[in-house]
Amino acid sequence: MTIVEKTSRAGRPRAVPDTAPQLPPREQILLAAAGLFVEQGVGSTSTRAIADAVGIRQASLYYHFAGKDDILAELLDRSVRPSAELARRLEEQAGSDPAAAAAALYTLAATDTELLARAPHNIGSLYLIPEVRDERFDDFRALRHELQEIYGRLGGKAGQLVAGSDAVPATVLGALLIQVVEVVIPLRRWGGTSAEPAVEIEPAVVAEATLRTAGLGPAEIRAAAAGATKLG
Amino acid sequence: MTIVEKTSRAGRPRAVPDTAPQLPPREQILLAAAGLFVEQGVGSTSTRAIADAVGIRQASLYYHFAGKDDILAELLDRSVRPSAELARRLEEQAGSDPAAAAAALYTLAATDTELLARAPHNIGSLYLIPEVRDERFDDFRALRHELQEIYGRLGGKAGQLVAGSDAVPATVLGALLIQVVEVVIPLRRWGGTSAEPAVEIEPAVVAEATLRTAGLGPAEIRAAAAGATKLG
DNA sequence: ATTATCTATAGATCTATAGATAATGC
DNA sequence: ATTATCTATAGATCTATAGATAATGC
Repeated sequence: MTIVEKTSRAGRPRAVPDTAPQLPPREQILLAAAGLFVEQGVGSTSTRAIADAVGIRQASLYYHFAGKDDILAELLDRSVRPSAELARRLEEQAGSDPAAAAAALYTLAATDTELLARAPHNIGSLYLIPEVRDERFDDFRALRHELQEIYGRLGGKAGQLVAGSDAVPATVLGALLIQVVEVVIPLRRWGGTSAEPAVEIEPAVVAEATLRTAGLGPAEIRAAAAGATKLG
Repeated sequence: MTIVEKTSRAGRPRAVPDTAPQLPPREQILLAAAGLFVEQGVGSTSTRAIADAVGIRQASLYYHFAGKDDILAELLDRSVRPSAELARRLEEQAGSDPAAAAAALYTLAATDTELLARAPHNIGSLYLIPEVRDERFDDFRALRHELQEIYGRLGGKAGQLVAGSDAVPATVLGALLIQVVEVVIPLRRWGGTSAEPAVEIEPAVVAEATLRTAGLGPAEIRAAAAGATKLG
């Protein structure tokens, strides 16, 4: 007995046949919208453009989402939540030991780099668009703020490994470290352009840069990298 | 004899009296558009919204600009050109001496931080919006790419001051260093929110972080900071 | 019966042009 | 005469709702 792929669904069939019937319509919409939002911007992407990309009529979008903002809110949430949850776990595990904090920061930076590098359509770049200032995205911003604070606290603790490197205020340190990790976003965005070959992004390279920015020297960074592998 | 402020201009008077007659209309438009683009996004900002913010009729915009893109192109160019020109001068002055490159990188990072921090309406955040992918902004992107390459080359040369710190490929290094400097953009964007007081941005703090990211140690950074003051 | 689409469309924009008008400049 | 606005508007969207339709599920 063979398992038959279930492709047809309840509901009136699409006017244009579904080219990706294995994905639920909601996922198809999220994916298509992500691509358009990242390429052209949210404000310049019409609901019609999203629907066209999915292969449904414009009005059918409203069966799944209340509108563009609703789609954006879900995309933002999905992209930051895994990082925020990992960060919480790592901080808890690290406790107050500076060496453990350095290892945790290394792991967090490397994992986030990979998540950002692999996410469909460079979704991380949506963090940066003006539209997310709107209060409709308060939840997303709160989660991202928490992630940034954890970067800052881990960086601060790790910095205790080296003498007198507390020149950077805690609030700024978090912003600085997350900024280093997010270098993958512009690298992915511009990597594919023209003659320039796509840049290979090494999570270890980014993690090391993050610890350097936090003030650690080569010896501390080697130790953190070694400690990080044990957390995996 | 007293000098009388010249406020009235040729042309039909505005329906709503000009509140900033000392600025040419073109400048008024650029300023108003910058604020709206940064707050709401380019695609979500209509020509009517810009005109309303300026205090003119929507159609009057077209006397000064061909459309929204034309306004955006000028804003982008203005924000990156001073940095790019400074970077060229500094690189030329530094030549091939690693210590001079470190001082030049310090100066460039500190000055860019200040430019980004002072620019009206956090205009630097426009670098990051999806809209600039469009080929209409090729000129801007070329200039910014040049700036990034200079960051990379200066960072690479400065890195020769420390043993075996060439782990970061040249292409990635430029992106990484410019990314550190641009931490001012999110800090300005979110600084003013809610309870959080606006974060004070110290150019020296950002410049030091940039050199750390490039692999320099505390001693080299102190020397670079000392050398940098002489370039001013 | 429920689900996921469809068609049709009202009403609200939004962009960009045509042509008029009211200042200043010479 | 030149300049910088204005009014008016055509034509092209764009969003979101109402109601019909054609599947599957029970």
